Amino acid sequence: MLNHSNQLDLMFQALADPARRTMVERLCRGPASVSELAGPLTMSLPSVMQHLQVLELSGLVQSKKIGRVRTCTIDRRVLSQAEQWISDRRALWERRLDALGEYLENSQEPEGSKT
Amino acid sequence: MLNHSNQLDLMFQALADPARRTMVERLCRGPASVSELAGPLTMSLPSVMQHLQVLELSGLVQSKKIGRVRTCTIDRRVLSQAEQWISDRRALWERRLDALGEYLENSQEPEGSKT
DNA sequence: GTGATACTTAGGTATATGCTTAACCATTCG
DNA sequence: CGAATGGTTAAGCATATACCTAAGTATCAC
Repeated sequence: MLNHSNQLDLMFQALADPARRTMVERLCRGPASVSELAGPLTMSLPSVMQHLQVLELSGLVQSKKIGRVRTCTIDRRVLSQAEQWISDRRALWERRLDALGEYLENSQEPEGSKT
Repeated sequence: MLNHSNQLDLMFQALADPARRTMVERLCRGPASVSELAGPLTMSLPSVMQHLQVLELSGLVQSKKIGRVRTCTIDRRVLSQAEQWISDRRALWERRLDALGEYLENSQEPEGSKT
């Protein structure tokens, strides 16, 4: 991947890491500071910061610094986009697969749907 | 990421690349050969093969070689897992956000939910 | 069997990612 | 003010990813 063209790229990339998913799961239960996010993770604070940046770049997470403390929250709208993309595709190929009747299992002719 | 622990990692990782999403979108419209998948992509065939391997490792795509032609299909069950993960989290924080009433906008106390 | 087709493997390079430690900055407490 | 707390920046390293070209293998069509 040379550059991340769109938000879908950034979001799926963000969700592809277990540490970041742990952070997301934590944030689903309410806002948290950077230290709180770092708590369950076995890595240094700077690493957590980097993951946080990835999450923020993807739009999944927002944060705001008040005094010494940076409080992070999640933005459900962005995740909905990912859900929507998946949902769209799934609907599409479920219809298709239904029509084909488990193509790989039974057949060798790619034109099966046309008959 | 040192190793991809679980399937969720592999799947989100697989979906994080635009070329691979293009391949997935194509496969949603029915089975395709490697060459057909490569068609719309501006890259060499070996690169397409690598992307295909990533997709297969994630479980999203299956393929079967018949004669000279490898025919690829998609497995909706795996994508459903991703959808489920997102759906679960979204539901969770939507309830939460609703209760908090846009935390960041109005408040500075992380214990807001306890009052 | 010769050549074309469809993929596959090998090898190599460039960039991205994930992590670390050390040092730094800003806010709060005494 | 000076120390503690919470976060941030900088620099560097190891591995992973994404891409390529060149050369190979296995059908299939003569």
